[in-house]
Amino acid sequence: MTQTQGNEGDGTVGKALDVLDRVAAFGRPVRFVELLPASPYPKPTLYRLVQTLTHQGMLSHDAEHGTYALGVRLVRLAHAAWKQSSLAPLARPHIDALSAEVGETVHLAQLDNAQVLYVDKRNARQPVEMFSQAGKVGPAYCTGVGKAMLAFLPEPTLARAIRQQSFHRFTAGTLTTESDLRAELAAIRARGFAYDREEHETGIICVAVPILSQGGTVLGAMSVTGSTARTSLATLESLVPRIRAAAQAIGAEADNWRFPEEIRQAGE
Amino acid sequence: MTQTQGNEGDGTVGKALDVLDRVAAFGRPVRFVELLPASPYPKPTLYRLVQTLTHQGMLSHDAEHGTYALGVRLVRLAHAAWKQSSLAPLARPHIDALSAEVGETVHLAQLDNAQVLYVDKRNARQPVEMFSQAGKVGPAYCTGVGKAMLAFLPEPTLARAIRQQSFHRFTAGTLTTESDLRAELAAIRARGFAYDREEHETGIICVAVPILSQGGTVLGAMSVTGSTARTSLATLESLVPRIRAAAQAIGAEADNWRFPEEIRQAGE
DNA sequence: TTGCGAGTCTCAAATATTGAAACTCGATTT
DNA sequence: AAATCGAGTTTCAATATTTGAGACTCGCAA
Repeated sequence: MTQTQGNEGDGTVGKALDVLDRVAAFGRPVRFVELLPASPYPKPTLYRLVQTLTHQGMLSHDAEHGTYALGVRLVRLAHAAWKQSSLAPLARPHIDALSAEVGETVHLAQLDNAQVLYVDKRNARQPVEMFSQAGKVGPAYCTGVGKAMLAFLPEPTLARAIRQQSFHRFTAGTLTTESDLRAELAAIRARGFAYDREEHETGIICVAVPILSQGGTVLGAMSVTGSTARTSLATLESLVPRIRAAAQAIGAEADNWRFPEEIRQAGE
Repeated sequence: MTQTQGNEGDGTVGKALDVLDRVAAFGRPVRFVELLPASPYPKPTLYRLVQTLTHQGMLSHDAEHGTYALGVRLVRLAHAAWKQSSLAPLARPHIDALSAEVGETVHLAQLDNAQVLYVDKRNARQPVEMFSQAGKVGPAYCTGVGKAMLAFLPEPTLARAIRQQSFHRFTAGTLTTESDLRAELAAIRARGFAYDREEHETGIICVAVPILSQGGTVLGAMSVTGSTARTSLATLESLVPRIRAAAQAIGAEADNWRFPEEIRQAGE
């Protein structure tokens, strides 16, 4: 309910991407007329945007039902995005190892627009469901990974991020004010890792550590999650050194990673 | 090497998406100057496109290295795309069951721009690697799923699709001419399923069936793959009835699926 | 200091986008 | 059968945006 407003600026491209988001928000194939009232654009404008996007393969048009859905080109692009832009491919071996060792669910997340974006997940017991999990977004203020990342943001960025939180109360433990959150973030900063004490979902707890670059920039966060039925915060906390080691390894690798090309400067 | 040419028409949006593709093609964070010679746009134009895309979260800019990479917004969008536009979520239970039963790798693919786009994959033995596999594209004329889909395309669409094939010879068995391919497609149509006799990769064989809607439209294809070392075409062929059953179930579901909304017409 | 390359900005000309209104066309409704 | 309606599509002049040659600003190197 926080994503129904228009998008600011950026000409046609911005509008086109905005349309893409709106189609995505429906979560199902959508008719032109349904899209129309949901968007701030006049009929012909929306019509042409949709046409262009369809022509470009970003939307697909089902002529039989007259509906539009997100196109396969997105899936292709996202495959590339996941491989190159996210920490996931780099972090994967570490996450595998970690989840195998601790036998609990491990999440890898990044910050996207003040929200938590899960980019990878490893479930020690059953086979992974990657695509269906990666790409999911969640609130930053009431998840372990979210708070771990927020805590290490520089102040101006943090302020902006906090302004974008909606502070919905999910459980009794959810932090719902900026000052509560800021106090919690200070504690996390001091402690070096974050807890989730059933703040987002009752019965679900986790510990999360930030993944920082050499320079201290927040790259992402990693968490180990459990249910109160099977484990406790104290148990999870005992895993923190192990998680932190993985996070540090990932952070270090991320620093080197960027330029496999820089080596060939002298050569070719 | 077939994707370096410019994109036709569609104004700014087309160009912006084209830039996105080019960044994706690099497969790594890329500098502005590297992008410039790789694109047909003059410097300021490319500059603004990149700026816009960055501002929109489709690209991310690493200020430290001055590089651009595909942004996380793509991953988010793709999650939605995968869930809504592809057969994958709908087909998943069937694929799970199938792969568990036959104990071989199962692929689910759709046609994207005359290419095969793998949207899901199930590997019976080891844990799946979804995101890293889904989103991958491959040639249509020399894969089981590709041929299975081509065979059931209406003629005008097929003609267009064939024109877009590059007919590169991967192995001794690869079909490299339109007439060879058309003969094979006729056989597939008669038989109801396709073989891959090591046409794409030596040692890899598969059987594939199309997934058709009630109306006979090609929705996708499904294959069971094995290696010549461990299995034979005859063995795989014995699985065809089972695979076909799954494909038909998926096709039937896909027909119902589109309008969960149509029911509420009378109500609200 | 000078030179160079990457990245950024400027501005008039060229072009694309805009949206009110009008038009198809098929499916109801009268 | 005629009239109505709504979805989808097209038109066109006014308007806003995009364009790209060139010029500028850095920072770094000779």
